[in-house]
Formats: sequence, structure tokens, C-alpha cells
Amino acid sequence: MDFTHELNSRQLEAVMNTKGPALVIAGAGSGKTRVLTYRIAQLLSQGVPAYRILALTFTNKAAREMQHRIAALVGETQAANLWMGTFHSIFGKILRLEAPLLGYTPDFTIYDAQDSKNMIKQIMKELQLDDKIYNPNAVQGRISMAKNMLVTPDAYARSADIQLADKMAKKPLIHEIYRYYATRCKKNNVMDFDDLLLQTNILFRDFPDTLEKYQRKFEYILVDEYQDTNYSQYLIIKKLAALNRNICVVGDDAQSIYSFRGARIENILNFKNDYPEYSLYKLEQNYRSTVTIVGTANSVIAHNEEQIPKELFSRNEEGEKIKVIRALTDREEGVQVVNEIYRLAQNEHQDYSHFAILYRTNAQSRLFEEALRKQNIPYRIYGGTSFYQRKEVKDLLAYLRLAVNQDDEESLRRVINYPRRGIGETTVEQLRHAARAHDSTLWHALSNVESLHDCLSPGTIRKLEPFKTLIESFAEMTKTESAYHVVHRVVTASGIVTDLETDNTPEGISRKENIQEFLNAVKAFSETAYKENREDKLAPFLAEIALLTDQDNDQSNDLPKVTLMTVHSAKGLEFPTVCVVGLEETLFPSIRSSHSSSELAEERRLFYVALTRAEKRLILSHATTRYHNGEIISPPPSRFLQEIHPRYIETPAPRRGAPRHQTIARPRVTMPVKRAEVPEINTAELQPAAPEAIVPGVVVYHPSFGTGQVISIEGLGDNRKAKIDFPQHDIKVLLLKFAKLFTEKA
DNA sequence: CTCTTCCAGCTTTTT
DNA sequence: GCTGGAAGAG
Repeated sequence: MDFTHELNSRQLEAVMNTKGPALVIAGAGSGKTRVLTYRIAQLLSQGVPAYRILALTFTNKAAREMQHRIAALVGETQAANLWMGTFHSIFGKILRLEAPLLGYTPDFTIYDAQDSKNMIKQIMKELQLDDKIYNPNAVQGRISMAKNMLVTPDAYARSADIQLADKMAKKPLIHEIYRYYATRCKKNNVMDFDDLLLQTNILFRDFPDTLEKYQRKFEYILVDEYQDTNYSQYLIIKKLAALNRNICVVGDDAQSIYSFRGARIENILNFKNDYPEYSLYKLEQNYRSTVTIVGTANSVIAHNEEQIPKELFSRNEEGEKIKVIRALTDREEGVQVVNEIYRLAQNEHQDYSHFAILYRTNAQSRLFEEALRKQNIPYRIYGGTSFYQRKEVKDLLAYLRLAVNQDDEESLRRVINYPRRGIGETTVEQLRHAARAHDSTLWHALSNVESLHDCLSPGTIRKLEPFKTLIESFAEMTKTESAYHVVHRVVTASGIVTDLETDNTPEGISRKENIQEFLNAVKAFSETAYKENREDKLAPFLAEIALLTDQDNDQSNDLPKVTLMTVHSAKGLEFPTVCVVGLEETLFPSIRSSHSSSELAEERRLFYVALTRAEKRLILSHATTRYHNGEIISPPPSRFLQEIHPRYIETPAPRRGAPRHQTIARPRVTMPVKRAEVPEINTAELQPAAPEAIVPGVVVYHPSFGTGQVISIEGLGDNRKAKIDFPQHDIKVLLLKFAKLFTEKA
């Protein structure tokens, strides 16, 4: 096979040197996927059997794309035999094969984040912990952190550091919740997303023979997006690669944007320590973007310290300068950005699919949707609630999961009274109580409901019996019938259809359509399974969709549409024109990143990711005022805008007559706060500041922070806060109720 | 047990 | 501004 014409010399080296550990630092748009696919093709052409190659990605989409590209190089059959997929799907598969070793059955249920949060809430209720103090999100975050760091409930309870942190957070009993949660998951034959990695680690730790089996099997290991691996993933890879040491990791430290989910940028930075004999390949030529865009991105990321040294460059055209749109309000920002898209589409006959609007938070999408709808521009939104998160789909899924695994308590709770059959909370709690007394599951209590005549009324038992029989009949079906038959039967026999039938509101109709859509998905699964000679039973179907996201059933059908998504979900994608919007302090960078420089650095990498999505043209926008959680805020423009080297930014054309397409005269921005330029104040002439005098722009004096300038005001009543820039200190947010502020006497 | 109304909460989220 | 969950009435 001859790759020399397809690859540059750096890429070629990375492809051809297949032995030993390799670190590929792949800058944005530098042909990372190309290197991975050709490297795999090279291995296959050397005679390495496909089933001995393990290739790990973070998204199903990335895995599928790679599979297609490899199939094009070496043919379908070989490509299909590769062990290629996401961490979660590959190790989920291995765990199903080895489940009995760990005390699970191969049909274990996978819980998504929502399911596990519900379970945590339930456990907290049983432990009588107040969910005002024990915020379920925070608790879940702690447990997830622990799992990703391979901290067992015992270790969690014993760790002095962790206990101190939890005590400080006024949540000293998280270890109890964690313990119950872990026990119940196991009892229910359930794994959450973190378990797919944690249990793999446990498997490899406790069963050396099994580890060795997979070490021998996977002669070559490749990992995509290595900068986004967490500790748990890192350790799995390290263990698997220990025997052959043929490990190739590809990544870009500048694009590490998932530390909030436990990703550890140091994994890529420390690769050289784990594999001292490694070879390093730096891919620095960007094939995606114009010189201007690459220069812009470089000038921004240069503000981060601690990077793997590299210089991304482009030999593409110079390209157009960056357009910065400044709008008075958030709504106006939407209108102006959409106008610009409209103008480009008209003047340059650009297809609408060539445009993407990228924002920091999903909540920002609404204004752009409205503006696009008004202009009759087709668009597609990514993110928000995905198909499998919809209530009606989750209801149906709960029945299906129960049919496969009756011990799945969350699913049982979800449908025991849906559709309404008069089984309320009290009854379920009685069952839970009975289950606890026998140290068994909720289903176990329900299936022995006759023995509970002491605590349940005959009437209640009469309501529970038919439900129990219903689930048993579904369970019976799954053994022999195809997934499609079971789902079809569940939809009708459970009463879901009758329940939805009565609702003829637009939402109700959409719910029915979603159920239909689900049926289509099952049918599609059955057909592929049949074609590929796999079982088309319900269990493998559920296993497959548990790890699917809405980006996966992306039917980019019909007409070309503008793409709207968060910057996070845009990673790995590219568009001719990219609009990065909402570039204001507190929003991008997020306010939550303001207290630590490492979080700010991550925000900057996120901005870098956004910029490097663009091929030809970049449009950046910010608004002077915007609604945020129902309040008006007026944050200054993002510092990231100032970090772009000015030579890349388009300077507004001098006004010659009225501009043709301007919809609204642009008022001057009142407050482009630049640090350290706060006017002096005469400290001799001060008076206590009246609350109404504290407005953006006003210069104030604070006894300990000195002179500062008000950036913005948030909150109402006693909660009113001022964000003030004190050049001698920092930007502070002060509660006006307490802050002793002074203004100059008029 | 069920329905309504009210109130707090609220980044990002490949799996 | 929107959503999900809790509380209270029927």
C-alpha cells in the first residue's frame, strides 16, 4: 500500500512506525483522523489480524466515521472485525462477556445520568437526608468523581481528605449514599456510565488471567482524543498496553475541554513518563482553515501557559478578516448574526449548511432560533433533550428494561403507576420496605405480593397482581421473540398507546410520533441484526441504545440547514462559516471559571476549539445587555476578544452614506471596561453610596479594595450584587446589602 | 391517590 | 424565561 501521496511527511512517519509507544500531537485540523485510519490500514496490510487491533474513540460518531474510512481502504470485512468503538461501548461489551466474574448477569442494565440521579434521590430519601443540603447534582458529581478516580465506597469513607472536604461542604454523609448506591446498583444488576470503566478496572485488577487474555488479544491499541481521557480510562489503557506496548495515542492538549467531567489533561502531558521509549509526532500543518483563522486561534491560545510547544500553521489562502458584531441586546445580537448569515448566503450563494452558530450555553439558542425563523432560514439545533431522554420514550424504555431485567428498580418505579393504575407512593414504599427486610429487590417484593397481606390491603394487592403478571408476560416474550415483536406488544399491552391516544394537543401528537419513531428504530435494528447474522433480541437492542446519543441518529436529510450547537458539541466538526456568539465576560468565559486560572485556561481552550471549527470565515458577536435567568445583566465584552491580535480583525468601513442592510442604528457601547484604567477619585470628598447610585460605569470607593468601577448589577432586593473592577485587587462581586461603598460628593 | 399551582433552580456533558 | 418538583387541596 502506498500512502505517500495522501500524507505529508510527518503524517507518514506517524503512520508507518507502528511498533512501540507513539504520541501524536495533532493540532486542530491537522489530519488526525486521517493518520489514525491510515495507521490502522497500515497495520492490516502488515498482516495484523483486525480482531487484534483495539481503537478507542469518545463518540460513536467518530468510531463510525473511522470505520467507514477504513472500510474504503481495506474493505468492509476487515473493518468490521476491528475492535473499534467508544470506551464505554467496547468495555461494556467486554463486561457483558465477563459479567459473571463480577457478580452481574450479561443482561445488566445501563443507567444514564438521569436514572442514576433518581436512584441517588431515592436513597437519600431512605436515609432521611435533606435534598436541600444534599443537592442531588452535587452528590452525583462526588460519586462520579470517586468512581473515575477508582475510589471505592470503603476508600471514600476512609479517606481523610475526602471526609474533610465533605464535612466542609456540610455533607458528611455522602460516603453513606455512595455505599448504598453502589450496593443497590449491583443488587439491581445495573451499571451507570462510570461503572463501565470502573468495573473494567476491577475486572482487570481482580482477575489477572482475564487481563492477560485481553492483553494478548489486543496487540495494537490506538486512542483518539487522548487529552480527554479520565483516570479510569487512562488506567485501563495502561494495563492493556503493558504487555505489547504498542500503544498509539492521538490528541491535542489545546483542545482539552472536558476536565469538568474528570478528563485529565496531564494524561497526555505525562505520556513520556509512562512510555520513556516513546516516539513523538507533531502534526502542525492545518488543512482546514485560512491563515487568518489559524493566526487568530494561535494568538488566543498563546495566553495559556503550560502547553506542549507547537506552532500550528496554514498554507491555505490568507482569507477574510474576522468580523466582530457588537449588539445592544441579546435579541439584537440574534438578528444581526442571522442578517449576516442571510447576506452571505444571498451574495455568495452559500448553502445554509455551510453556517454554524456556536454558543457557550444551550439557553442561548432560543434567540437565534427566533431570528432564523423570522428570516425563514432553515436550521437544526443539536443538544437539549435528546430522543432517548423524552418522557414517553423513557416510559417505554422502562417497560423494556423491566422485561429484560426485573430487578431494575428505577424502571419499575417509573412504570408501576404509568399509565395510571392506582398504585401510589405509599404502596411502593411498602414494597420497598418489604424488599429491604429481605435484603432483596423491589421486584422480588412485588412478585411475592401475596405474602404481603399484612401490610397491604386486599384492594392494593388486587391492583398489583395484574401489573406483576403483565411484566412477567413481557419477560417471557423476550426469551423467544424478536425485539420488534416485544416492543410492539409492550406498546399496546402496557396501555401506553391508549394513554397517548386521548391527548390530541400538538405535544401529544409529537409523543405518539416519538413512539412510532422508536418502533422504526427497533425495526431497523432487527433488519441489520438479521443481515449481520446477529441476534435480534431485546437485550442486545437495549445494550446498543443505552450508549447512543441524539447526535447518533442524526438524519441530516432534506434541505440544507444552519447548525446551532454548543461549542462543546462542535468539537471535531468543521464549517465554512462559524459564528461564535455571546462573547461576554460571565458568559464566555463562564462566571464559574472566574475563581481559578486553570478553569479560565479551559474556557480559553474552549474558545480555541470554537475558532478552529471555521474553514473560511469567522464571525464573533457580543451584546451589551442580555437577559440571564430572567434578569438583565450588562457584562463587558469577553477578554478573549481582546486576546485576538488586532491585525486579524476587520475594522469597520468608514461611513459613506447610509449602510444598506443595517436594521437598527448601533448605539455606542457604554462600558468597554479595560482594567487598570479606572478614573481617580477624590477620597476626601466621599459620601456613602445610595443604592440607586450604583449602576454600571459608576466609580466607587471601597475601604479595603480602594477605587473601582462598577461593571454590572445583578439580583434583586437583598440579593442585589454589584460586580466591580478594583484595579488594585481584582474584579469582585459584592452584595450591596453589606458592601460599604462610597461615591464622590456631587 | 390525583390534580393544580407555586416556587426554586439554572455551564458545558463525547458515554 | 423555562422546567421540574414539591406542597396543598379535593
